[in-house]
Amino acid sequence: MFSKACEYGIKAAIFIAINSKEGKLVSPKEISEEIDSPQAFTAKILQELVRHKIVSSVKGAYGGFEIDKIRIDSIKLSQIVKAIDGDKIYIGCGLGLETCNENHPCPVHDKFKTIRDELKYMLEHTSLQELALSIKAGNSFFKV
Amino acid sequence: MFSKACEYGIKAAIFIAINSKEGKLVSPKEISEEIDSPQAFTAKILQELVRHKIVSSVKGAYGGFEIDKIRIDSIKLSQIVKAIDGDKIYIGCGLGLETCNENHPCPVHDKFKTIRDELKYMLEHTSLQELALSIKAGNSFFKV
DNA sequence: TATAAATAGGATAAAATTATCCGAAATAAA
DNA sequence: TTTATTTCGGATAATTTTATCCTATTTATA
Repeated sequence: MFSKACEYGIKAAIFIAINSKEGKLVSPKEISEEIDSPQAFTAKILQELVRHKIVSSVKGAYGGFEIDKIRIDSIKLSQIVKAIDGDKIYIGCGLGLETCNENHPCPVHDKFKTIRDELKYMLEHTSLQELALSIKAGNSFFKV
Repeated sequence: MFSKACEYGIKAAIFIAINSKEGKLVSPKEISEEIDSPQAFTAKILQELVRHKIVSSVKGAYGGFEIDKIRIDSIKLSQIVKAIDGDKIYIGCGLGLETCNENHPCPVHDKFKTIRDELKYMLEHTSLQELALSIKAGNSFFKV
């Protein structure tokens, strides 16, 4: 569904959110250990999230990554997906046709439209806050 | 959503179905011109569909690809997707976790489950017949 | 101010996906 | 039986994605 980079990005953002709620900065090392991802690659993705102002970085000694507590509830999965994979997954044609649209649909256009719209709605209405809380409450997990 | 190979595979299968309804064999050349895909790559994908017994090939002079008329209605998109991309798109975890399941869910498990299930249902209930007819009726298109 | 710790970013490598090329095998028709 | 046509399949190349490595830059603290 999403690229590896995007999967890592989502997981990283959730983990940063959890820690930021406790006022704690986290490093790429801590993040990649927690979400089981390659460290250097994860660091690149974090830079991308910083560039898109989804997470913020504190450079230098005792630095790390964090997310402004006040914004954790307003950051939606859609922002992360869009930052890393773009929005083609819930905008583009199911068969990859540039020319496909409502008035000139591909054979699967209507079939996919419903699903893509739901995916879009879900991503736009799922916040880091919600996901961070489910982990903290022990209702969901990153690893075994 | 799907790989390029899978997009080509779906388009090719629809085009073959349309022609098979008229008892006509089609070549990789005709197919790739119609669906706007690289010919040699498309040929590889056709071989894969043949191996999975979704389309059948007639070798030698005056040969080509076809789909048994009687089966066009029973072949669903899910079979094509599964043959080319596998079923991870509507089975696997949204965050790529091997350990994710109903009893040990990842943070987005429930959110994705609904969508994946719908995608699965749609793919399993959309037949080549339906898609071929919509093209023949001029209600959908491959190209401009 | 010097040092250590941390992110930023460029260069490069590995792996997967997408794409091309060419000869072998099959087969219908001349 | 020969020829022309067509799929099959292996080898290879190009591109994209994933991943690693190394150095520069930043910055808190000693």
